[in-house]
Amino acid sequence: MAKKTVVVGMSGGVDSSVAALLLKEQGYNVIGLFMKNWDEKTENGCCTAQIDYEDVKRVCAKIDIPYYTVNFAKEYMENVFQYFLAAYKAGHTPNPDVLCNREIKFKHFKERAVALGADYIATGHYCNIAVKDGKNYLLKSKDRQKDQTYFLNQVTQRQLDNVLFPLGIYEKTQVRAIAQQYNLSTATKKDSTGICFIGERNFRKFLQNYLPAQPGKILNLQGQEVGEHIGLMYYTIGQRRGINLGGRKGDGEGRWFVVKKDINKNILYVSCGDESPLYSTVCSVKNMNWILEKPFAKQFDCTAKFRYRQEEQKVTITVQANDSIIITADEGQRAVTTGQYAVLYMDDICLGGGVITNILE
RNA sequence: UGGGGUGUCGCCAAGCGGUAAGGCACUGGAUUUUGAUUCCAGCAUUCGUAAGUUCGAAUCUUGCCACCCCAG
Repeated sequence: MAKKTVVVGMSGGVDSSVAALLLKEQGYNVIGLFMKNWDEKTENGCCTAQIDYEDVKRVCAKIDIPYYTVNFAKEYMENVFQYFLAAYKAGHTPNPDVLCNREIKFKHFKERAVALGADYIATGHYCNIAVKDGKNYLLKSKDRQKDQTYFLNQVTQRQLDNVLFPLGIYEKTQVRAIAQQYNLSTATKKDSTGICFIGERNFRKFLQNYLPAQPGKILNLQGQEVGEHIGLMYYTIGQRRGINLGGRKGDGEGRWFVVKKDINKNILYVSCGDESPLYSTVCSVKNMNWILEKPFAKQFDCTAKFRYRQEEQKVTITVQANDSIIITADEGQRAVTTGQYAVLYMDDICLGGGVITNILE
C-alpha cells in the first residue's frame, strides 16, 4: 500500500514541529507547509514571520521532510481582518482566530494541500477527531489546559474530513519533551500568543493603525461623568486596565471596570468596585455552527465556554433557528461580550459555537 | 476686604514630634494562539513654599503662595 501523504501546517512553533515529527514517525509521507498571512513588520522592525520560517526550515531539515510556503495574506485580509475591523467598529469584540481557522487553515490552506497531493492535512492544534457513523467528531485534547477546540468551533463537518490532530493525545509537557529528545530547534521556543499570524503586539496601537480614535465621555452607572475615553473600540466589556481612572472622592477603593458601550452616543460606561453589573445569565447567539450539522433537540442541557480558557459552564440551550440559539446559564457569567464566541460541549465533544449577539438578562 | 478651612505620588487617602500606610491609576513581568480577566513586581529621600524651634518636623511656630467656603 502506498504511503499516505500528509501536509502539515507549520507555524515555526514547537507544536506544529512535533506534529510533523510524529506523523513522520508514524510512516506518513509528510510535507511541511508554512503560511504567511500577514505582511506588516512588527514595531521593532523585525519580521517575526521570517524568524518562524527559519525555524520551519530547520525543523523540516532535521526530520527530513520537504517544505513549502504559501501566502494567504490577501485571503486573510478579506475574510478575516475586514470582519475583525468591522466588528470593532460596531462596538463588538471579535475573535479573529476562530474565523482564521474556518476561512484560512481549513479552507484555503486545505485546498492548497490537496493540490499538493495531500491525503490528509494536519495541524498542531490540541484537540482530537473521531469518526463515528460517518461523522467527524471534534473532541477535546488530553491536555485540558491546552485544549483548542474553542478556536475550532466554526469549522464545518466537511472541513474536518481527512484532518489529523497528532497532538491531541499528548500533554504539552510531553510535546516539549519530544521536541527536546529529537533536538528540534523549536523545543524551548516560547509559545506564541496574540492574534494568529499577526502576533503579540500593543493592541491599542495596532488598532489605531486601522480604526480612527473618537474620544468621548466615560460615565458611571449613575450617569455621572467620571472621565474621558480615547475611542470605544479600544475597550472591551470587563476590562480594567487602560481606563485611566484612579480614586474618586467617595467611590471607595475599588477598581474600575468597563460594563457597557453605547456605540451611538459614543459613551463608555464603567463601574467602580462593584462587578455585579458585569454578570449575566442569558444571551443570544447567531451564526451557530453545529459541527454535527444540526442540534439534537429543540432544547437541551450541555456546557459552554464564553471565552477561551474559561471553565465550562452548565447551560441550557434553546434553539431558535438552525443557526441561532439562546443560552441560559445556571450561574451568572462575568463579562459575556458581544462578538465573542460561545462554544458548546457535551462531555468530550465540541458541538460547535456561534457569535454572542445580545446579553438578555 | 474681613472670618473660617485646606494644601502628603497622576487620583483618592493615612499620618498629628521619631525619621512617608494603603487603595486606584500607571509601568514591567507571569499566564494566554482573540480581546479581556487574574497573578506577581515596581512606583514620593519627600509632605504648597520660605524661615524658625528641636538631637530629630509632613507633624509645633511665623511669613508668603494657592485653592475652597461664609460674610460683604
